[in-house]
Amino acid sequence: MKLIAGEAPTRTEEIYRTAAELMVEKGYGGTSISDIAQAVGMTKAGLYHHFSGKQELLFQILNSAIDEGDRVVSKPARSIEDPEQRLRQLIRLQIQGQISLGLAFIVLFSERNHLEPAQQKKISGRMRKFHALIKQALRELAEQDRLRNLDVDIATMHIMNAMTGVARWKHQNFASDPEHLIQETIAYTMAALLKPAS
Amino acid sequence: MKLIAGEAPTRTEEIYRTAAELMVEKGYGGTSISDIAQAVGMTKAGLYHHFSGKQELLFQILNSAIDEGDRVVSKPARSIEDPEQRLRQLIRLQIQGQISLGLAFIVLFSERNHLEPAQQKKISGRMRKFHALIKQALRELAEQDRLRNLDVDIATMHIMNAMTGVARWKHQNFASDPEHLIQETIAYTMAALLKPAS
DNA sequence: TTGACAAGCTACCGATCGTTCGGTAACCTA
DNA sequence: TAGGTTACCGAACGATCGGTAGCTTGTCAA
Repeated sequence: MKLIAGEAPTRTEEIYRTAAELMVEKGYGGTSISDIAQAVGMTKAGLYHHFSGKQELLFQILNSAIDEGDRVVSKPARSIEDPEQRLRQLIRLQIQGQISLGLAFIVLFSERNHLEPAQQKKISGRMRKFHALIKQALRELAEQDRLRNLDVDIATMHIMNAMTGVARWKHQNFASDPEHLIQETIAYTMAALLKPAS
Repeated sequence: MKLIAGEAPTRTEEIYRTAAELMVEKGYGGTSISDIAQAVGMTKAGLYHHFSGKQELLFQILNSAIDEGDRVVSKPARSIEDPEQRLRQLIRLQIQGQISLGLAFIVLFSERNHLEPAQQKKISGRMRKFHALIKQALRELAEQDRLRNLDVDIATMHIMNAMTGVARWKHQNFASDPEHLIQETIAYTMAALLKPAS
């Protein structure tokens, strides 16, 4: 249990990455420790030097995914003043993160129910901050009378859903040009949210 | 293996329903036959009177979900002439079906990779028809110059994604008034798709 | 040169997995 | 009332599950 997450312990993070990919593909319950061991080229026993149990592994994966999300999505976006531009960048960075980095584990939030209640609360709490970032941008747009007449909570859900959905497509049928996918998703979302230009 | 699916063998369908709910909640791999048996109040052995294996159970669930989708969503919507109204009704019926009926298993399409390739193809083929229904409506809207300048395939994905997303929310934090949720989702989607009224 | 330690390994544990077996009570039909 | 079918049960199967104990390395500081 490391307290200082300053530099990157490469092997451990590689295990997280690989485990996350497997779990996105086959689910938490459908991914065995043996599967993970085989995928990283180790034995089961060897893996247990990097984490203390399967449940804790999921917890670590979720946490480091949120860490990375904070670093490459939330933090850069937060400094943008205009709420519309902030939202556009938020979507762009989130999708890019899921494609280029292994940030795709965001999909795994659907698996957070396999954690113990205390761990679930921590994860949900951290996620709510990301949620709040979107909701805040929507509120600012509403104040500036640039937002359509819509339910902010439901709209927030739809935005979150669109981003995680794009990650899910990647793992099945969709193989389009990433930049095109990003631009279309941003345009689609903005059209849904903003009042039409006068 | 029944060939005539005319009337409803109640108990078998109850097992499908229950199994689907468990799998939505815990994933295919995370749901054991024992779990299902306990949930329906039977022994594991007794269950095997109703299906021949876990994989085939998933296949049957997916198929009967699509059957029901055809019946209560696709077929009623298909008869609506105006593409916009058709799309609105499509979204409404789909969400209603997921809430009131156990049609929520749509979420399980993310688990179709646990099937054998031949079964996967059948399911994907049937799903493509639902997909095509949306895409067709978008194309008609484009012909009538009522659609924004957008990528029809990606937009179709986003619509599908919004509908299945609503089903996913139901199973975690969201407990809003269904009619409100439906109206907001339709409004959000239409704003994203249609050119603003002149 | 030594020794501490991280990072692996082989070998194994009890529990649970999906699945099959033989049997049985209740019902339908002739 | 005999024969067959439907719907289930208890018990067990081999395989795999998550996890552990103890041994062997490679690396590097003292």
